[in-house]
Amino acid sequence: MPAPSSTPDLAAPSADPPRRGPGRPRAFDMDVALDKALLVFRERGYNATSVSDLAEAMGLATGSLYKAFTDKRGVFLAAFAHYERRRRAELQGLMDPEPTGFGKLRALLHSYAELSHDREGQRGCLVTGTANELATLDPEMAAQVRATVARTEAAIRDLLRLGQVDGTLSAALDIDAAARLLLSVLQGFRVVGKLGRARDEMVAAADQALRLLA
Amino acid sequence: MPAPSSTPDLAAPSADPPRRGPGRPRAFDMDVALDKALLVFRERGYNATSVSDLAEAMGLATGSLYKAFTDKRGVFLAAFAHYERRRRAELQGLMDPEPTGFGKLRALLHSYAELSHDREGQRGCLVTGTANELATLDPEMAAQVRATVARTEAAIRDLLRLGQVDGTLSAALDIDAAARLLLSVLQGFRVVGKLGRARDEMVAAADQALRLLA
DNA sequence: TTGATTAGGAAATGATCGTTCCCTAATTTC
DNA sequence: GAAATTAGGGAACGATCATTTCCTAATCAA
Repeated sequence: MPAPSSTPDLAAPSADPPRRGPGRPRAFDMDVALDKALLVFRERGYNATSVSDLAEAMGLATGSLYKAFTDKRGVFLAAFAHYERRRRAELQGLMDPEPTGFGKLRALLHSYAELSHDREGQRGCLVTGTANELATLDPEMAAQVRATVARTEAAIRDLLRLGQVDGTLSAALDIDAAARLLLSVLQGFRVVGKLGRARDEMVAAADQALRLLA
Repeated sequence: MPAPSSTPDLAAPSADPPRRGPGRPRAFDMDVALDKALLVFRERGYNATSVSDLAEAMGLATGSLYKAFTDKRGVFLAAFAHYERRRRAELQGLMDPEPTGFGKLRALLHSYAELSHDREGQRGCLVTGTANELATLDPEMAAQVRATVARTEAAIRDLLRLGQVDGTLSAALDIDAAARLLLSVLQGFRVVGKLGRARDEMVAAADQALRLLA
């Protein structure tokens, strides 16, 4: 059981300029290290990942790891923030070029379908996995997941509204209910993808959803 | 419907008559014990559940637990089979009285919505949770989950076909894709329910899905 | 009644876990 | 330069984990 330590402030690796204070400079690239940690956490989940697993994957000694992240939990929280940042940017990049609500929704569903098949699908989603594994065990991590999921749900609502205004999505949709339903579809894709589906299967499911909503 | 599933050997507690062999008879009720184990595994997942957690919840000493189940893994596999048996019977009871494909589908979606809110939702689903936690780590457990999910998916296909025949579901549905989509919705409900949604929210999402499919 | 057999349970075991210690290395500040 | 400060890393520590051992209790077959 994880001790309820407060969130470390280490979650701004790539944002601000590389101002350097006193002391020996960090020898590893934080973004690269978090990418490695991310993979381990996605594949094994939080509890099945040992600090040795992390240290090995990140190329750090355990001592250095604790110096940089205070905790196993600290590594996880940093990796989670890193994952959400990356994923949000990726989705934004896919949806922004689409002018219509339907187009944005298609980009969203297809992106999840693409992440939910074969090897990448089996690697899983850190948000989905954490919701399942830690929602009832770690209130602070649960709050993180809830916030992330709430943002996604709100984005889907915006997108549905846009689609109704531009006429590319059915006017009969109950926005709130449909957004929650679509959120469930996305999370469900990630769960089903964990079991190893083919690309065609997932894309066809996404396309079926799109046909129902147009 | 696939009639006799090939359940593992440890999983026949309540099926056959209580034939008693030699030796001291078991002092605890297997079904009750597995119900308790189930709750712990659903709330904590496999890895975060210790054998002490199980022993305490089931009212057994660790030695007795190992005598009866050989392993922590053995307890889990038995609990998993127990869960699937219970859940399948429950769903059958809800769907059988419904004459139409739409009615059966409504019963299915509503049942998942009812399991995915508030406290019960936070307890989570053993199938969903295991898919997330163990699909990439334990091939045998992964096979169990895959088999369970495949049965559910096949049942959904049957139900969609029935609905198309009796005219209560849209004839435009691609059965395979729609079944996979609905499977994802069910799994997604369980994930979203882990984060603690209200009953109304989940039922409204289910009803929105039903409206799209009619 | 006796022997075989199985269940119940407390205590011990060895491994692994997360974490800390402590020393060395590299940098900024003065 | 020296002092202060931070990073890197290997070894050690206590706790907890899954599992085994060993003894007692209860049943069946004879």
